[in-house]
Amino acid sequence: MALKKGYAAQHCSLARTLELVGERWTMLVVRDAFYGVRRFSDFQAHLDVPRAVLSARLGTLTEAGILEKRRYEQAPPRDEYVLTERGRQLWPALYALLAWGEAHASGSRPVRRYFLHQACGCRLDPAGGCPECGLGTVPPGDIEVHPGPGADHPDRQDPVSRAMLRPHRLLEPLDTVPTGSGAAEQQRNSR
Amino acid sequence: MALKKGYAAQHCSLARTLELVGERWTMLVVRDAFYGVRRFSDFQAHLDVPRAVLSARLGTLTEAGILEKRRYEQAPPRDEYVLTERGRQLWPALYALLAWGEAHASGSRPVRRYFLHQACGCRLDPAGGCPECGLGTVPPGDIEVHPGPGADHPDRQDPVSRAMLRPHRLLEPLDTVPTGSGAAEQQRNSR
DNA sequence: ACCGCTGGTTCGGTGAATGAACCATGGAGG
DNA sequence: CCTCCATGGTTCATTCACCGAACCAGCGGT
Repeated sequence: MALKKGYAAQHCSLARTLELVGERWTMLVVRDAFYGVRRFSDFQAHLDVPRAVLSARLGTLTEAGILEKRRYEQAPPRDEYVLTERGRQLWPALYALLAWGEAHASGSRPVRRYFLHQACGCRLDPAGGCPECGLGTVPPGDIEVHPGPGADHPDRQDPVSRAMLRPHRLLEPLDTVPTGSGAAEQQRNSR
Repeated sequence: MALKKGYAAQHCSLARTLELVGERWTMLVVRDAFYGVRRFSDFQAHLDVPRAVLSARLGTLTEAGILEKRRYEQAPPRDEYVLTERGRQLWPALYALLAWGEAHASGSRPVRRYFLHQACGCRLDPAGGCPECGLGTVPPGDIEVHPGPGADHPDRQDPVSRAMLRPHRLLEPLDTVPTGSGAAEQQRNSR
């Protein structure tokens, strides 16, 4: 958001937080990072955000220590952005916003995604805890995302959206190119 | 944020939430509402936000059912904005962002405010629960705000900031004009 | 030599945020 | 009656961030 003057004058933690993650698109980038999106083009395809803005947001988040830019391939230089520990600690805030939206801003639409505690398989409560295990906060690495009734939307047919239709663990890399059984590896190599 | 096109295309609860509360200044307005700020001029004095923007934000929040506009005085018509139940349910998200900022974006500054569970007097844990009572989430009405070491800042000497230096309960109206013991009522009448 | 993919940067146009000024209502004081 | 002040706004010119489209660079494949 870079509130040139307004926020800077505020000495509140919230204001400083919003200076980092309160800008347009930033939280959606972080959300996608939790869902396992890692590459520039995947963020771009899924969020449909102008590339310049995406570039700026990834830069800001990396500078703030929320994402880390890693070269995962040398031959053709390929980079990926992954959440740092600091970034992963944004999960409670992210989940709280998401849960509020589910309860108050969904307009009777069917639920799009379930969040399940991987250990016991039950749905997270609105506070992000596991009612079964008595955990107050389930860490994102122990959460599985499953598609709900409203998951498959006729718009959003890009590979990333389709990859998100399959159940997967938070933070684990999203497999963008899965055709049939076990074809992922072949595909990845053949590109 | 009114993401004209980008967010609208997203069918995610987070995107819809951010359309409401993700705009610049909006979360700070909500935070102040939790702290007990209710009047237009008090929001303006404390946040130092352009009046036009504040007007727009209060309008959006009222329309979204997060705040309610109430006439609290007829004679000279005076209005106040108070959180609705829907607005109060934003507390977990707000606290999570605040706690993250305290942990990761405070740059070794002394803590500005403590949040105490009113029933037992102990500080809230990072998840917004009470470690003593075993409560997963303490509702905002049961939370007391106390000034921390970094509370009194030489800037921000407006009446609202000074009022926030005194311990008070969340959601209860902030007493902006308290001079000495029990003088509040006299002051309010003499204006 | 040419094409395509990834990961960007650059650029002109548009819409939102900003700060300052102005306005309307309704006391209070003289 | 006239003026002053407080509250709660609105209007307006300027500035700034976002937008979409185009362009570019490194590398691989054919």
